[in-house]
Amino acid sequence: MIDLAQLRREPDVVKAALARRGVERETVDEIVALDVEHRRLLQEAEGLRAEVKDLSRQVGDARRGGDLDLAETLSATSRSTGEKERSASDATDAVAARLREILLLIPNVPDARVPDGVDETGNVEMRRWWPGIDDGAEFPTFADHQRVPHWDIGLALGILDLESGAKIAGSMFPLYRGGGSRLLRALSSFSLDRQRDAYEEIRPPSFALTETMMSTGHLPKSADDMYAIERDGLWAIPTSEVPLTSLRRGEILEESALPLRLTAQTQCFRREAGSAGKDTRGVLRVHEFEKVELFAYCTPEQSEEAFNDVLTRAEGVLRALGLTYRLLLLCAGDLGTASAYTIDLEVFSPGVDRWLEVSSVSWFRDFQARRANVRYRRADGTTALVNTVNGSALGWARVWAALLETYRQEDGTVVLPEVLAPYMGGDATIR
RNA sequence: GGAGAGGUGGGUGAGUUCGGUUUAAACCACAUUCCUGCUAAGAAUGCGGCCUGCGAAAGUGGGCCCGAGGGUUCAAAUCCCUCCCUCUCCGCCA
Repeated sequence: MIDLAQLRREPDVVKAALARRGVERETVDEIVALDVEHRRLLQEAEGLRAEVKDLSRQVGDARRGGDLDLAETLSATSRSTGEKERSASDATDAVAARLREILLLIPNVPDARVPDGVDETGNVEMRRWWPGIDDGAEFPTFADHQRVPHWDIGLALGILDLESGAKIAGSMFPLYRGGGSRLLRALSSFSLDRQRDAYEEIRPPSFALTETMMSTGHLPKSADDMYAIERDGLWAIPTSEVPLTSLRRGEILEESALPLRLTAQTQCFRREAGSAGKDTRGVLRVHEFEKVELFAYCTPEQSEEAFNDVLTRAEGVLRALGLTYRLLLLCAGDLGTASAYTIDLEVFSPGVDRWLEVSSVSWFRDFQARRANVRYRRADGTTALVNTVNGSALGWARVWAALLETYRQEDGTVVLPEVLAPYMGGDATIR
């Protein structure tokens, strides 16, 4: 949720910033008007409410004093004032509801560093990394045996069984076998262990209440992108960002506890509505995948450092795995609803010959904290909303694909980096 | 899933029988100050959150919050309804 106080202070600045994200100025004007109207009605209702409270007190005094006639007169006055109060309150609530309805659909104000653009074509590539780059190596030229798409490798080695996955749950629900399954398990453990020095490991629920989904900004806007279990009022989480953001929902944290860094590996569920048939071969786009997330609650002052730490760690995993990747600075039009600033990490997949998004590192400023009501107490005793930051390290399905292709040998086997061996029972070769 | 007990401010905990003299007592913890003086004790004061009015600010006025949401009433922590959570026992179960 955007900051209404800021909107009152500098409406033109907010309007201009939101216009870059496609929010019409008239919509913002309506918010301002509703806000003014809401506060006017609120004052009226509260004034009447105060009158009723005062009269009720007098009724009590009169009755104790034995003056029943006076008590009855005061009661009658209070009753009619109460009726006025009720209608004023109803009007106030109606405006508040309308205001909230609009506000929940307004995206975050983009940071000044975010480039203009209406969709992914407006994103800006920041830099690329590949093994040996620090020693002057050129961008890798992948050999023919690496130019085989992962779905062919997976089939040949018997480690990816899309047919069985489809039989069980439908298309885009992959099923991994043997070394393929072992590799996925290894990746999560490998990444989680790397974060132990600064991030607490969490195992959250895979489902969340509507209220929880509201906090991150996934609802009400993206309901169609998520799986719902209507009977129980639950949603399948699309990322562990959802449960982690609500872990301290409604709490006031001590400033000394910040930044509070968390990491979690969860299943992630996405309906991918509207993207059927688009880039869906193999595991390029799936309904269920595993992902390790890095997350931090922090003060505004700490947010830049917290963001950079997440980005550095996400990059660190890709580097440790020896994969080629690039950083994209998302433009205003491609930014997620809740984000003010996002950098995507894309791994290069030699077999598919494409860059695949495997992480999205985002700074939400206080947008999610306002929805989730997560605050902290400053040294001077006042409270303020925290900032939230998160990023994947990493989304495994696509990393899995890039690993198979990058490390495929001429004989068809896959020899993975030695760092994974301890997590795969001592043997990092898939044959 | 069934039965019972319970959810009050940072913590403990009173108030709920019979709605109004409590706009939530008391204690603990915490903060500041004072006294004393040394690894302790005592005293005073303060002690939440959210929304909102006035004010340049310091400040000051109003409203809301006793698990959540409704209802009754001039008036609800207190009465009624629905739901959630915790604990105990039973049932079921990886």
